[in-house]
Amino acid sequence: MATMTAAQKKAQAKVEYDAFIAACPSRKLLDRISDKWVTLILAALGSDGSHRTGEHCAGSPRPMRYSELSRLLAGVSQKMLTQTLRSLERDGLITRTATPTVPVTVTYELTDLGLSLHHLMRDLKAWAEENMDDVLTHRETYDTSHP
Amino acid sequence: MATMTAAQKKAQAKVEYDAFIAACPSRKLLDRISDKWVTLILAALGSDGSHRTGEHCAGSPRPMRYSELSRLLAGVSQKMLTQTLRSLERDGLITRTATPTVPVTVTYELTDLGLSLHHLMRDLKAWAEENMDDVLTHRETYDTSHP
DNA sequence: CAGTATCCAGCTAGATACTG
DNA sequence: CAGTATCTAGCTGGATACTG
Repeated sequence: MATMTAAQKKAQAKVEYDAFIAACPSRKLLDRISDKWVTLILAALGSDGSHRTGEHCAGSPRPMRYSELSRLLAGVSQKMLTQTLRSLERDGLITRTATPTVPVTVTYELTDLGLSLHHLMRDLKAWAEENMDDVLTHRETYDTSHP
Repeated sequence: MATMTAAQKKAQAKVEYDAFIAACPSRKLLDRISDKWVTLILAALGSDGSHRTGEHCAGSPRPMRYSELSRLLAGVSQKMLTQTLRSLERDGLITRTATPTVPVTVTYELTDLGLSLHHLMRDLKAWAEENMDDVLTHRETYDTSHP
């Protein structure tokens, strides 16, 4: 058969894609996922509502509603939230489920693929929070010593 | 003494910063590090020249020259490379060393702080490369089923 | 070699208004 | 509730030219 299984394709990927090369599609993918809202949405999905106490609940990601996300990601515009959710859905990282209640209920949930990226994003978000002071200190030092 | 040690500050950070909050400085930091060139530069520093075979050499990051970086990160403009390197230096993630040879030799090297982020970035780049095919397949499916 | 400086096209993302 | 649609200010980043 000419068709390859997903597993076979994936096995090839490791040697074929290199994000250091400008023309490589993985470079575009890296650019996509290197995005503030992607990071925050993926970090949010999979946490429970009280994210401060839910640092280690990544094992069972909970679906979240549109409005929940928009509340949790303070400051996100409707446009960016919807846009980012669409692109994540298109890329197979999350699923969108619309329940025909009145009014309609829409939930977003991580796929397995999304979950694998979720872990990286959570680490990234945690890194930013944990090292904020260090970075701030370095900036002060740099700024005072550079006329 | 009124001054806090860096360790004390860091201990506080865990509870004080939350990137889900728009006004939190860690949100800005997350936005900074969620950048294509930051990801690629940090992924590059710490690898050896033949990055394809150097997947597990993160233990001893090797300094790299400006020209090396610009060659490795195919397609980066001088402006973006310099700009990104400056911001990484300012944030204390890399150090810049100018050796007064003729012509001048400049090397960039990860700091300990930078190294900790390097590991995350390497994983992110690897994720993009490994799951490229999966994502591509999902996109095709999505596009054909969405008129 | 390793930058700096300048210009500008184009994309991003926020604000705003409207809807099934 | 969960979007869609439109407009636009302004920031990003690429191209280009010049330098210690």
